[in-house]
Amino acid sequence: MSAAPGGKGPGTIRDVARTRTDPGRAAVATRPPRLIRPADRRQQILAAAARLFAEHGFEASSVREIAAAVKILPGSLYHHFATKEDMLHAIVRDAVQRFTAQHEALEALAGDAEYRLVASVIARFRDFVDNWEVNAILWKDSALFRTREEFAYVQAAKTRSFKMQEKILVDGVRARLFRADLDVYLMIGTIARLINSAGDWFRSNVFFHSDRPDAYTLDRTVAFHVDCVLRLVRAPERIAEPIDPAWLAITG
Amino acid sequence: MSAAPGGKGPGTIRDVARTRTDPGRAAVATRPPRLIRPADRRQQILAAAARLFAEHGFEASSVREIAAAVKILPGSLYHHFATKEDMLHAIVRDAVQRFTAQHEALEALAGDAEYRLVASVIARFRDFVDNWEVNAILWKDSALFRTREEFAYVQAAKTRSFKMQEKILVDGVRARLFRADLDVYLMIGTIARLINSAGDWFRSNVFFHSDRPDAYTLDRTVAFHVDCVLRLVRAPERIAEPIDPAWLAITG
DNA sequence: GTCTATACAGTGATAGAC
DNA sequence: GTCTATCACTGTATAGAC
Repeated sequence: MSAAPGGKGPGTIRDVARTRTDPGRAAVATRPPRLIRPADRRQQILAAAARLFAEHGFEASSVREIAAAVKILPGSLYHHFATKEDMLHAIVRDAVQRFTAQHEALEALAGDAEYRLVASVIARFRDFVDNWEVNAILWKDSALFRTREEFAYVQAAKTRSFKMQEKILVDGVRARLFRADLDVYLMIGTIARLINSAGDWFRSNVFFHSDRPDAYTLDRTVAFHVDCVLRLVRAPERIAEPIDPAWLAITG
Repeated sequence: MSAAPGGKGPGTIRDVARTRTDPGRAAVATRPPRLIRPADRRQQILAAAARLFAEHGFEASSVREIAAAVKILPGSLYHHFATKEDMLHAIVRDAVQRFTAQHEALEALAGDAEYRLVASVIARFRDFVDNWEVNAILWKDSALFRTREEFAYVQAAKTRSFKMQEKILVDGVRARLFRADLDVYLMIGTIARLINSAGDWFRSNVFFHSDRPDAYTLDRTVAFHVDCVLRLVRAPERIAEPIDPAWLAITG
């Protein structure tokens, strides 16, 4: 049986899944509150831009569309952002900060490799659903972030994520929780693609075909994918071991 | 042990993986051959368009770029195609025909559910790599094909693919080759996303991080993913069963 | 902070000469 | 079958009034 900590305190899956950043916190703290803060408008624009970028891609989205979405004229956008690309930077920087916070929470997590793997899968899936727009952008327009030097910090975050996953998988193999013949390199990518594409599917619940309108809840879908990942990595003799239900009950 | 047919004749994985369509065959057969057939120029344009659509998306690709790629002037493209969208239709119709041929070959395949599942995974992965451009388009611009009615035939092909996969998985569960608790609906999508995203990764061998420049051959990568899929679906007591190496030796 | 007005390059597509 | 020339429109971005 895979070992996990008590379930309370600062080292549980729950804490990782709840990891959030708090943008604009400093500004609010140092100034008296206003009825309409300027940051709101900016965030409103970013939200609209993120949605369009996620749905049509960055290149295919126009500033006219973004402006229309926030009921403003195109020219007025340039009071808030210098270029369209600056909007993309603002959007993905938020996400990169969130990823960093998640990584730190995961690395501080007590428990064995399997517990940490489950925690990372759940955190990743939930983040994808909670922040679908930016995750879809990073996922679908990944060529853009790979190619352009201005977005090197995105790749850096992905590398950190890779290293963390590598440590988890290697630890698991050493502890004989995971298969001895596990190809860690291929498996890290496979799990990442599995979770990302599943999160994307879950959000745009369309799938291949139109029939079968069943309601797959978030918890059920997360449990399914945790089960998938464990089947891929677990040592054969542990394949049928149940998963601690407490690990999955993190809907908050 | 999972049962498969002899290995020769018209019912092997090899035949499915080799499924191809032969566009322009009829035209060539009924006319005397020329030094430069008009179909060549058309195919040349389609190839360039497919590449650009795959790399930047349909919307973000311009007819000027396509024209430049085939060293022609933008206006001349409209002698071959009425609209940019017509080019996309020509590209995806080819792929849909190929999918249909693959489905028929798979449905005509002798052997049990596991053998057919392995065949479908291999065929799909290899098709994704062999015809990367159109598969990437269908994969990355999937929202376009889902939304627009003119592309309903693409969705129809995906539905046929879903039904076929459903039959394979249900057959496998009935035959007790696969897990009794298998969620067929979720698993079909999971396998499809796993293979598609893996094919995309394999082609643009970049991954998350820049280190580790190992050479993963096509055969090795296919074997890895076949193994993954079988781990996801197999009954627990069959999890460690070896895969017939002959099933994988289809590089032809 | 948003507006009006606009610059100017790029977009898909067309007409007719060669 | 390709070219030249051009259309109407949309693309990002800017300047200055309010």
